[in-house]
Amino acid sequence: MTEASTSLKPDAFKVACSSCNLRELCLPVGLDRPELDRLDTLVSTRRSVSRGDTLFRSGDHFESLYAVRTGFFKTCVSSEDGRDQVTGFQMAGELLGLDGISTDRHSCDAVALEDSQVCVIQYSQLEILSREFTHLQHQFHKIMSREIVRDHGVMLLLGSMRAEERLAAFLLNLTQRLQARGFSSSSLILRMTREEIGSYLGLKLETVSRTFSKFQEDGLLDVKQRQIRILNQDGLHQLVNGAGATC
Amino acid sequence: MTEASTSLKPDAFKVACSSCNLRELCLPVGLDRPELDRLDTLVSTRRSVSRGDTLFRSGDHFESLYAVRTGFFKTCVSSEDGRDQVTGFQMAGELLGLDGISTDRHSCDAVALEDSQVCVIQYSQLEILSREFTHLQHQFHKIMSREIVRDHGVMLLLGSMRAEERLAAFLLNLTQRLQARGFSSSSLILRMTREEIGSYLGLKLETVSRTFSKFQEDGLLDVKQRQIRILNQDGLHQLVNGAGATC
DNA sequence: CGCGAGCTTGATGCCGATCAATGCATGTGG
DNA sequence: CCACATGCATTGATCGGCATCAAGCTCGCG
Repeated sequence: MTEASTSLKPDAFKVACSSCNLRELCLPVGLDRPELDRLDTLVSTRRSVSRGDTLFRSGDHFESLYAVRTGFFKTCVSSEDGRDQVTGFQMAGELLGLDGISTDRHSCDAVALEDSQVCVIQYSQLEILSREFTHLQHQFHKIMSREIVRDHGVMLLLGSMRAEERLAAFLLNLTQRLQARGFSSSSLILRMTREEIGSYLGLKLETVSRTFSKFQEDGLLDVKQRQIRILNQDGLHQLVNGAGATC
Repeated sequence: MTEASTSLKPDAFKVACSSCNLRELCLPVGLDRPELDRLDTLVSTRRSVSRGDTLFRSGDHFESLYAVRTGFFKTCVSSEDGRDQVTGFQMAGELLGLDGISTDRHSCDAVALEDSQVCVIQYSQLEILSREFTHLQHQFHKIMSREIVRDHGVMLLLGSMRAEERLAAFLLNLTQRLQARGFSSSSLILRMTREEIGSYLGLKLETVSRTFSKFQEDGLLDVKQRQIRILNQDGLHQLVNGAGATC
């Protein structure tokens, strides 16, 4: 009932890392031909997740990692008393589920923000294969380490930035990742609500909305609901970094 | 000059994971005898770091991980405009340096808060050995995953808790980790300043100080500078979790 | 067309930042 | 041994940014 519309059965058709156009962003970075062929045996199924459905939930048994193939996700943790916090947004080529390794259970929820597809990576198989291929082992470690570094950046944001700085940093991070995937660096459509942005940034949705409006007044952005056009990228950068540096 | 009192040369004497009393908390968890013996060849040197000195700094070339053997560390990241943020406090048995794997350079500073010793773990060797021993490989992955989960917890704290809740959560986390190392769960000496606590919790030092005073008034703590005695642990727990749960 | 989810905008209040002064412990040199 | 400096902690007064409460507004959809 709770996962009524989630496709729990893997999709029938096969996919191959070796022919995937995300392979330069995803787990296979740096692998050579024979390694790629072996990886194909590991990443053999996809799973579709409809908008609003969960890929996994906190407490679920951990078995697989998931590479986003198409679509967009959020991950969120929640405390016992019901508070919850969006910990990240994931787009194509990014990995979901690393939190589960530590206790064999997931510690956060992963929710699709639009109809999405993920590649299912059996963790036990990944362990085996990464003992065989040093490149794969190293790449996997790098991905985990990168997640740690990213988290530290978010802590910096949450611990020491003001509302405008947080939103500017968020937008710049999003556009940078979109650009790496071949999208425009100046125009984007937000897949998440103001409330989800607020949760990620440690702000209330009203503050997010007001800050968008302020950016528009200041000529930094053009905001039409979830359609954002960046008019002055340098201006955003200065908000994040140059807050007091120009003195 | 900047690291005048740091011992850059590894200490001469050898150490062995197999005979270390931290082995149930550290990297060797779950390894059997022969595996432990091999690990001893990998973790062969210690390094001493005096109070106030850095073990590594942001930008340093990454080569090794460090397991805290004795002492206490903080890690902090800083942004271009000079803002900085304490991202964690590490005590005996905990690993430092995981951030460096992602780019081959460290992305944070690790500073000793008291005279400390660390075991030096050559990362390249760890990769080799963890291809051979599945337990070691798995344990290492668990440690990285645990760091990610911990970071998500800090994000929840920074994003959605109020000052009293943050400090209560911080104290409970500290005592829990100290207890796992055989120390009292009700009495502790803080190794860090109010300012460092504040940075970690996203608060100013005055707020940290005031909140300590408030806890004392409320009979939750006995505070004498850095000496803390917890008088009502349940009370602290209720602050963190039960904020609104009793309605 | 009307409903509802999500977004915007305004008015008000509070929590924690900021500014400032004092207190307390440790250490150093006269 | 005391005078003084220094680093850290405490406490008070005031201020400001963001939360909160409360209306409307927009847009997609049955």
